[in-house]
Amino acid sequence: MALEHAILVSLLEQPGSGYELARRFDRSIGRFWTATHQQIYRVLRRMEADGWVAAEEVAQDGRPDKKVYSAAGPGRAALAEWLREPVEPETVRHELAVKIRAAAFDDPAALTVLIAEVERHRESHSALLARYLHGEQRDFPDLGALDVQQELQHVVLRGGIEFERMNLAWLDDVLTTLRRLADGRGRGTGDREQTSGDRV
Amino acid sequence: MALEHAILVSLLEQPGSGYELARRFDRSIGRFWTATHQQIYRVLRRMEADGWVAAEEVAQDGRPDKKVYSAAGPGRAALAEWLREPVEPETVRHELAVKIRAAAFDDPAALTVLIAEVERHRESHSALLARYLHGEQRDFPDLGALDVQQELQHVVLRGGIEFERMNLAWLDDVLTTLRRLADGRGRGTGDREQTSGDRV
DNA sequence: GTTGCCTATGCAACTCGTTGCATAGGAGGA
DNA sequence: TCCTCCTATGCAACGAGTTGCATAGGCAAC
Repeated sequence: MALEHAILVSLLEQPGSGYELARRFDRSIGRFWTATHQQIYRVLRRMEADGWVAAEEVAQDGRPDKKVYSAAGPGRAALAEWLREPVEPETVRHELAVKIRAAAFDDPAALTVLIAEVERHRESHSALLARYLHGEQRDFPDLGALDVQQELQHVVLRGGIEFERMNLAWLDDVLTTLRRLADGRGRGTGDREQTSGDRV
Repeated sequence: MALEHAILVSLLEQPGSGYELARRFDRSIGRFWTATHQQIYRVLRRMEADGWVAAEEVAQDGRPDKKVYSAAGPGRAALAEWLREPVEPETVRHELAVKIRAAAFDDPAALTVLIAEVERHRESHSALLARYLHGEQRDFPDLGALDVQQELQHVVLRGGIEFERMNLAWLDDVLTTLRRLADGRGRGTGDREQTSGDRV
C-alpha cells in the first residue's frame, strides 16, 4: 500500500487540494499510480489525522472552498522510511493478453472483434505517446540544465515514453498476427486439447 | 474483474486442480494476471456453482486427493461473451517510479539505497527475460509450424520478451542517471519548491 | 528422528478499491 | 429557462485482494 506515498510525492512537488490531486492522478502521476477521488479524500483525511500533511482552508470566489494540503515533517519522515524499503513486485493485470489467448477457444468471428479492439488500443497508446513527447518538449526544453528533481522526473518520463513505444510496436505485431490468422483460418485446430498449460 | 476468465483460459489450455492453477499463476499465465491460491480456490468454487467449470475428484497415491477442474459449456459461453466486451484500461502501479521521484525530496543517502534497489530489479528482470527466451526455445522450436493456439500464445510471449527488454534498457538508463546524480550532488536544490505538479 | 519442504485445500479477518449517490453554487449554452 | 458541466467534498455499501493461520500426509536431508 503506497497511495499515501504517491500523494506525498505529489504534494512535495506541488501542494494542492484533494480535487487537484485527483486531477493530477488522472493526468500526471496517475500514469504510474492510479487513484480515484474517493481514495484520495479518504487517505488525505487519514494522513492529516496522522500529521503527515497539513491542511489549510482556502476560500475562493465563484467556486466552493477548498482544503489545500502540503506535506508535513512526519510525512517526509515516513516517505524517507518507505523509500528505503525494498520495492514489492508489482501485480500485473494485462487483460488484453488474456483475451488474445482466449481467442484460440472461440470461433473466427472473435478474431475480428479482437482486431478492432487492438486497433482501438493502438490509437490510445499512440495518443499517449504523443502527449508524453509534447510534455517533454514543454517541461524539459533544455535537457542540459536540469536540477535533481527534474532529472528524476525526466528519467521516469523517459520510461513512460519507451514503454509506449514498445507497446505500439507490440500492438502492431499483434495486429499483423491476428489478421494473418483471420485470413488463413478455415476451420483450424484452435480447440486442440491438452497442450502444456505451464508454458512461460 | 476477470480472474474467472483468466482461469477459464488456463483450464481450456490444460485442465487442472486449484493448486496446479496457483502454480501456473506463479509461472505462466501469472506473468500478466496474478492471483493467490486463496482467490483461485474461492473463484473456482463460485465457478463450479455457476456451472462454468466441472470438477472431478482424483485420488492420488502418496499425496492428497485433488479436484481437477475443466471448463464447461457455460464457462466457454461466458468467456466468448467477455471476449467481445471492450477491454477496460489497466490500472498501473509502478512503485519504483514513485520512489525515483520521491528521491528528490530526501538526502543523497537515499540515492545510494535506491541504486542498490534498481540493481536488484535489473537482475530479476534479466533473469525473467532469460526464462522467457528459454521457454520460447522449448515450446516453439519451429516457428513455421504453429497452430492458432500456439500462434496466439507466442505473440503474447513476444510481448513479454519485448517488455522485459524495454525494462532492462530503462533500468540501465535509471542507473546511469542515479549514479551521475549521486556523484555530482553536493548539496543540490533537490528540495526546490513549487514546481508544476501537473507534468506529464 | 526431527526438521523442514511439498502437495492440496480451506477459514476468518482485514484492508483496499470501486460504485452509486448526494450536496451545492457558478458558468455557459439552447 | 432549463439543462448540463465543472469545482469541491463526502457517505455508504459492496466486492476484490491480502494475510495469517490450520490441517494432514509424504518425502528427503541432516
